[in-house]
Amino acid sequence: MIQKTLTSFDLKQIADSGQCFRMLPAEEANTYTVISGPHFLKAAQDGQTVTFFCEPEELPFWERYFDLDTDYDAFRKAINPRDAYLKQAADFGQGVRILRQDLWEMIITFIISQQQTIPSIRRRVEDLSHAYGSRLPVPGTFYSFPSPEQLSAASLEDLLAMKLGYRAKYIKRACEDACSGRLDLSYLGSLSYEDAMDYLTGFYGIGEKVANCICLFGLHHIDAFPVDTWIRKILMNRYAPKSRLPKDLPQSRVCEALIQKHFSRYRGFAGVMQQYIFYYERNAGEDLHGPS
DNA sequence: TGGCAGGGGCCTG
DNA sequence: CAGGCCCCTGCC
Repeated sequence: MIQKTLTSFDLKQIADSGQCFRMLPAEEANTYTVISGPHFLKAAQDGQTVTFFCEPEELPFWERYFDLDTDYDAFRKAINPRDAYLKQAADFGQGVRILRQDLWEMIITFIISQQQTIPSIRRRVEDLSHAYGSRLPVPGTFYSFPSPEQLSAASLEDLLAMKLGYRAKYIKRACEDACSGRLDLSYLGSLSYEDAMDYLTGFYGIGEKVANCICLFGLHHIDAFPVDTWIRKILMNRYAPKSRLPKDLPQSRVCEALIQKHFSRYRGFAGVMQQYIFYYERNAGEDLHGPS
């Protein structure tokens, strides 16, 4: 067990931030279990004191996972003071970090995520881990996320039976591609953000949004800015100057323009801002919202 | 209770 | 660009 004093770090906020789906509350208060690939951690937080229940040799892995070397205060200080909404969102979620998660796990998880709710994504990921992952040698019943080889044991019918719907065929193909080497994870890991986007969107079932999530949470390209239905609504409601909107401009073009206008100043770390907004919108009570 | 809308979208025509 | 898609959940 190792204790550290951390700022801009909140286990609960991270668990509720919608970027990781295998970080769950433990029985003990203020305690969470986290599984990433084959790694397992139990961690507790009391104010700025965070306790890592793991062997010392595992600590570097989790320090990297939680991105502890990055200065999130600096990101928040870079926020445009005239952007009251973003400032409020960042203050609200100042314990959120962009995790360095397992690349393969992120690919499958965000393929699963399309047209699903967050609780539902959790269940699907957990079901896959129990069915095809490895039991972890820790107290309790925990399973690693299945490797490409392990997940390849699932037939299309198996995946359909696990309520993956039309995503089953995408997952099947991703397993085949990863095992054949056509989807080369270490090569993907060597690419720039732009090249990684091109590479990822070339695979079946991976579009721009999913690729951005993989870049942000699996490759730590923190410039990635995933635009989902929530972010799209926020952009339209909070950032679109309604008077100047051409009526027939496609919504995707409007979003592009709004991102360019309001978030290009955060080039290099715009994804952190996206995450503050996403967390705020999903977790702040109505009384904390600004004027609508 | 049943029907409908929508969910951290993507592929096909 | 429009339509369809698997299945679940929340809402009326």
